[in-house]
Amino acid sequence: MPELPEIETIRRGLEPLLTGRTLTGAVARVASLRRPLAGDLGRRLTGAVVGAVERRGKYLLLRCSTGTLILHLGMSGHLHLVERGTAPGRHDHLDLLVDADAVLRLTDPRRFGTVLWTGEDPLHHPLLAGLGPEPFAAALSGTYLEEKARGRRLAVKSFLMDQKTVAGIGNIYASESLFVAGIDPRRPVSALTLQEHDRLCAALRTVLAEAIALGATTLDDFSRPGGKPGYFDLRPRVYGRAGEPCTVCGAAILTLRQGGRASFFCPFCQS
DNA sequence: AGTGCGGCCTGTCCGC
DNA sequence: TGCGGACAGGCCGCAC
Repeated sequence: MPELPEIETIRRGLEPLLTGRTLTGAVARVASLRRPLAGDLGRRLTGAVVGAVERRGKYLLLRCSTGTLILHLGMSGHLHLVERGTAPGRHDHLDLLVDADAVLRLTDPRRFGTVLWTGEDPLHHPLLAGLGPEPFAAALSGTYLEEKARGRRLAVKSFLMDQKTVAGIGNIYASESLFVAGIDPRRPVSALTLQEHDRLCAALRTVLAEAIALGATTLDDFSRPGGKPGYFDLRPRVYGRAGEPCTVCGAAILTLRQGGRASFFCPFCQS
């Protein structure tokens, strides 16, 4: 569910709450989420002091003195820092104990999340090693996209959602970026010109930066029970707006399915 | 190798 | 009001 801007917002919210604190155990209420939870997770992370809260694509990384906790929130995951002793709800599957008084609680109704502990460099973990560049890194450019697209026939929308292309883009921001760039989501990606790849690169940064700025307004919700920090009230240009008027030309927004996912676009502003 | 699809889970919404 | 089915902002593993 959450894409890069939501994860970045969560990262910014957690950073001041967790940095310098010590993990003191874990309480798992299910055996697995998307993949099995390590049975000895609590033992392995006990005593780890949180040094930094980082993000790579849609993954959160709690860099600690003795290793790194890798978290992925899947489609429905939430994190809250609550007081020790707060009664868990139905979908509160994992508690990470923080010092003697707090709990970092993972709520995830669909259980598509992932939680791993590694003593190695997390960026070399198989799940993260193949990720494409961060959208705001200099490594991402129109030239990079053009090279990555060379010889490939898949639709540009699916190309954008592939985490090996760019890290962190999901279904919403793929549609939104293509609208801002004026590119039809059905185009075979190798057919885009360098100029179009440049526009796409700029559009990705525009929509992500907007969403991150919007997310900053939700940071106060972070430790409020029931609050949903990082899940903010987006005003999409096209996503979810099938049949509604295009904000630029007024034509009806169209929807179609690509790779099993809904795409939204304006048939006149995107070509 | 690149591509598309099914499956994982539960909640919600829509049409009948 | 109840029910079935489709769908949901993700990702992996598999078959072609």
